[in-house]
Amino acid sequence: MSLDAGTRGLRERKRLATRRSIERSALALVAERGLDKVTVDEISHRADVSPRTFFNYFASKESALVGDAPELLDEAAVEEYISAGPGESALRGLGPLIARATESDSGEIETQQLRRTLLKQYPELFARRMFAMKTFEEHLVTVVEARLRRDEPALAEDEAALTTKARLITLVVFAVVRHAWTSWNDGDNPRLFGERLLQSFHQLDEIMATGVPLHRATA
Amino acid sequence: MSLDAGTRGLRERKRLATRRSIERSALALVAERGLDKVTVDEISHRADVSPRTFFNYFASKESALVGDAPELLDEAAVEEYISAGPGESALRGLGPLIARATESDSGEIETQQLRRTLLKQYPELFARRMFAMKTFEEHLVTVVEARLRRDEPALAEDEAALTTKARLITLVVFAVVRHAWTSWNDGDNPRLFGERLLQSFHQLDEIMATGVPLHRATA
DNA sequence: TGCAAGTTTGCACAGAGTGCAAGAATGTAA
DNA sequence: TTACATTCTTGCACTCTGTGCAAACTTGCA
Repeated sequence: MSLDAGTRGLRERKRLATRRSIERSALALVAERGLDKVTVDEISHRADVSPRTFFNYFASKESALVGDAPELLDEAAVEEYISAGPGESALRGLGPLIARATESDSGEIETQQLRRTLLKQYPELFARRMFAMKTFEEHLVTVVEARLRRDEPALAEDEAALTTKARLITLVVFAVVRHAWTSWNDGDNPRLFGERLLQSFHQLDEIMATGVPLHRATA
Repeated sequence: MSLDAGTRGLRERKRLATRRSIERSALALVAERGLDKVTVDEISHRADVSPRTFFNYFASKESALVGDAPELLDEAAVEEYISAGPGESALRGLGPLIARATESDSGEIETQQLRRTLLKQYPELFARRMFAMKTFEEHLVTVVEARLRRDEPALAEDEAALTTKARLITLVVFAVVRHAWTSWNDGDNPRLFGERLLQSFHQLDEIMATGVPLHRATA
């Protein structure tokens, strides 16, 4: 509960309020006028802080718009995933895990919605967001590694091979997340992102199931 | 043959030379001193052009570093892919197609190598590069759509579903390409990128083949 | 030779982003 | 309440990025 706006001292509450205020101002202005018709000065003015303060909170105009990287995963869910056993594929198991992680999205709803619209509208922002996911991505790789170490003891002896495999799984999962995200944003179907995500995972299964080349699982 | 430096007028040759010179200067300086210890002024000076001219060629310091988006795909190879028939999966078929496309990388070898080093060193640049792939990505989606239209007439009647599927395939393929690229760059195995790419495709098959859920191809 | 079209450059300017130090607000403990 | 430490805000000066414009220069072509 690190973002609980009721707890902690006045300082912390004010800081959060300022941050939110800047975010809101930035999003609103860009929605009104377009990304490059808005200056940091204007954003700061609307948020009632000095331009210098803006840069105390955000490194750039863009980072005020894209928001933070997603929260880390739920400890318990991660444990469950790691010890699920080799019966379920390491890739598919990530579907529910991530779906659950996205339920607990922080911040104000209106802000989130505006952000989504802008991410769709400005690919540059989307790219930035992807970049912000880097840390999350790396974290996920280590989680997958842990899982594989359990499922495939033989593989675990070759550190490099283990990491390579974990990286491939992670990258593919991110591709699926990205697919689900844009599909969901394009008004496709379900209300909850988690549901759409599972759909995309299922679609991937279908795609990979056609024309499977003959080969056996090698150790 | 649009970049053939022997043909065309003096104008065109000079323009290409200047562009290359700026690229080389930028890469060399950043390699020496680090990304943010280098200014456009310095790059321009080393390349013997005015700073203003720098911006006639590149929109930013970064774009001089990351290089152009990859060439479009070979027409013939695309045709072959599209009409390969439903026997081979639309996803796997993209492996050889892209592998072939990467063989014909433009520019000087030394420049390419330096670029790779820097892309590895600076994730921001890598993100930019990914963003530059956007056009290529979109092109690929339409190619996959064409293929699916042939393979699955039933699906072709639902434009939205067709696009959704094509996008998922494309995104996953890009994930595989990214995986192959970094693996290759980390000194892993083969000399040719194309070879490494096929390895990654194969690894994906293995991953997806474990714990396959029961389901049938639905129309 | 001379004109059209394309290229380079300098100049002026707006905006992004940072270091620094003064001053305001908050936390804390007597 | 007071006094003192910590943290936050702000203004200021400065460097760097990126763009519009017009003058000067180069190349293409008849």
